[in-house]
Amino acid sequence: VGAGVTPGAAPATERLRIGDVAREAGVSTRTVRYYEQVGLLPDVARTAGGTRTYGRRDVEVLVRIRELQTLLGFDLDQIGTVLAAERRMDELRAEWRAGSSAARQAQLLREAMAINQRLRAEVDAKLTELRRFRRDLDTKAKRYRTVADERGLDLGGPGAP
Amino acid sequence: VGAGVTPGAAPATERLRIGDVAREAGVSTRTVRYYEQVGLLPDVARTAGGTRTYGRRDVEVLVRIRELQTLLGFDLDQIGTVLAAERRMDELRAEWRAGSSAARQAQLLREAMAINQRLRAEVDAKLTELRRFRRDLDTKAKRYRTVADERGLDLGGPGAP
DNA sequence: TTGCTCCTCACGTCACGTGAGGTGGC
DNA sequence: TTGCTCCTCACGTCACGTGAGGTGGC
Repeated sequence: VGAGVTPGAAPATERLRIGDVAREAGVSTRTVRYYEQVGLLPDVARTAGGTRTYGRRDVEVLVRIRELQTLLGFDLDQIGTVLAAERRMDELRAEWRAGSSAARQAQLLREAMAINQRLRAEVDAKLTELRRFRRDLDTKAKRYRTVADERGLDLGGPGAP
Repeated sequence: VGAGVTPGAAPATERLRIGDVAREAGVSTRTVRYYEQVGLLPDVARTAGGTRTYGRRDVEVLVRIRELQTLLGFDLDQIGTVLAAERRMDELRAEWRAGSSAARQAQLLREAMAINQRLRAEVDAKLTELRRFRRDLDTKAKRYRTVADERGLDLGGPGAP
């Protein structure tokens, strides 16, 4: 039973525990459990003893959640929307041969593309803001050096007593 | 008494109420009061009736707090450190003629430059991450279009029934 | 059998949001 | 005098952090 699953190289059944996925994704185990609780990490499998087990895919989801949080400042609700669309895109790959209607597939694609475009817009806005912020920092740094020069202050270079 | 303050054009005594500074900085009045409570906005003046009054400088501080929060993800404690250093730089401008020692001035400058450098490093790291994130989004967008093409899906352009 | 990791409450924290009830200023 | 804004509690929320006390798996 289930002998012909993924004839690839790596073991498809590689199971990780919560400490492993947390470490690889750079979050706490508490965070992983919390994401499951609020629905961002659904269908987490368990061993007979109750220990949660995860796959490689879950690590990617965790990393993605963190990116959307720290890079774009989304809350977990907005992140859920993004993840849902991406999950549906994965399903679409399966449904392709399963034979869902072309109209349904086009619908899912439109949705994914809309979200993709929204994300790109947000990233571009963030990039613009960050570049301006960076320029302001440069200006300040230059001003500091000018002041030090004008007042003849010794800032103590690396190697001068 | 106090007749010769700032011989410039604009009224130096322009006083704003909490709703004004909040609106201009793009935050809530609750947020402004909270920042005062945790020490990010010290020495807020009051009218006889108890109404808080602010100056132009306070708006700038609020904007700066928001930048450090949303752009770099700092918590209010870290932001306090940054603001403190910048406040000391402002004082340095005053102390210049007040005659603080050169050693003291050099000390303040070093501190400000160190923080400036740290901020620049963080901004650069963020920029790198965001650019990679942006590339990933582009790759995905391209893949979506390819899939739509291969499967001959009609995504319904803007103006086609 | 001994550690280390896992489990479930459950209270704490940070950065505010959101009324509740009352006073102030153009 | 009428609105609108301001004030101070104070409880609620989001996204977790942090033990407390107990069980599981190499």
